[in-house]
Amino acid sequence: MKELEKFKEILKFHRLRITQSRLAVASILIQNRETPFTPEEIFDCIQRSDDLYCDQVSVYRTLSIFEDLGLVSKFLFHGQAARYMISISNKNTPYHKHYFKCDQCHWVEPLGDCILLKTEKRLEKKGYRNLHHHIEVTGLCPRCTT
Amino acid sequence: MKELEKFKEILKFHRLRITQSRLAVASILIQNRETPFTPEEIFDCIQRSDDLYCDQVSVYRTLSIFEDLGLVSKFLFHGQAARYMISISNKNTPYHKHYFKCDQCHWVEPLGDCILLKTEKRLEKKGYRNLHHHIEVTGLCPRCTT
DNA sequence: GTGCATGCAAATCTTTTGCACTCTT
DNA sequence: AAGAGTGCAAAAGATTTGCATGCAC
Repeated sequence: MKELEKFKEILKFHRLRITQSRLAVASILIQNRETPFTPEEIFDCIQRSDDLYCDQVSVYRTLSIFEDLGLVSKFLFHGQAARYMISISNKNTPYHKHYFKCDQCHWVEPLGDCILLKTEKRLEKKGYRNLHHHIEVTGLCPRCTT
Repeated sequence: MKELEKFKEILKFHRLRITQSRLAVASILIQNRETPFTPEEIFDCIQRSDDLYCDQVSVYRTLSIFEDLGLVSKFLFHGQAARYMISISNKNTPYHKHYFKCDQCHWVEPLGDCILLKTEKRLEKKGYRNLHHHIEVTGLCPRCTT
C-alpha cells in the first residue's frame, strides 16, 4: 500500500511522529478514497476495525494536521459536519482541487482542469494576495438520480 | 428603499407573514450588502438599533427562510459560523454567485461572469441532475495586505 | 378567530481545550 | 530521557427544537 508510505514519509519530513492514531485515520481515508467522510464516520470505521484504534478527539486532531500537510482536503457541505478526503492520488499525481459532490451519497468526482487561473492572475495584479480557491459543483450523481 | 419592498413582495408571494423579525433581519442585510454577516453579528446590529427587534433564535429561523427563498446566500468560512449576504441587487439584476472573500476582513467582491456553465452542461449530458455550483476565491484583499 | 411566527429555555451537534499519562524518537 | 501525542472529560460555539404565547392575516 503505497499511499500509507506517503503519509509516513510526509509526517517524518515534518518531524511529526508516526503513531497508531495517525496510521488509523490515514488507513480509513485511503480505503475510502472515493468518498469524503466526516470525523465521526472515520471514528466509527476505526471502531469497527479489529486492528485500528484511535480516540474520537484524536481523529479531529489528526485530520487537522493532515489538512495542514495537504494530505487531505476538507469539504463543507451546508448544515453538516465537515468531510475529509485523501488528496494524494495513488499515482502521486498532484491533487486536483475541483470536484462534483453528490448531495445524496456524498460521492465526489474530479471535474477536470482548473478554470480559475486567469481570474486569480487578474486579482493578483489588483493587489490581492494569498489567493486560494475552491470550486464546488453539487447535485445528484447518475446513481442517485431516480 | 426598494429592496425591503422586494423582501415583502416575495414573502407575500409565498404566503409567509411580514413580521417585525423578518423586517429587522432584512434591514440589516440590506444596510450591509457588501459584507456577509454571521447570525450573531446580525443579532448584535439589531440589538444596537433603536427601532429594530428580533430574538436571536428568530435570526436563525429567518435566515433559513430567506435562504430557501433565494433572498440571501450562505457563505461558509472554514472553522467559523456561517455568513449570510443579501442576494438581490438594488437594481434587481440577477444574483451573481461567484465572489472573492477576504480571509481577514470578510469583505466580499463579485468576480465576474460564471465560468462553470460549460462544465455543468457536460455533467448533465452524463446524467447528473439538480446541479448547483459554488465558487470561492479567498485570500487577502488589497486593504488587508500589509 | 386561526394558526403561523415568536421568545425563551433547553437540547443537540460539532469541534476545541486542559491536563495527566503514554509512547515515539 | 524528552516532549510530542493521546485519551478522557469537560468546555465552547453554533444551530436546532419544544412549547406556550403573541401577532399577522
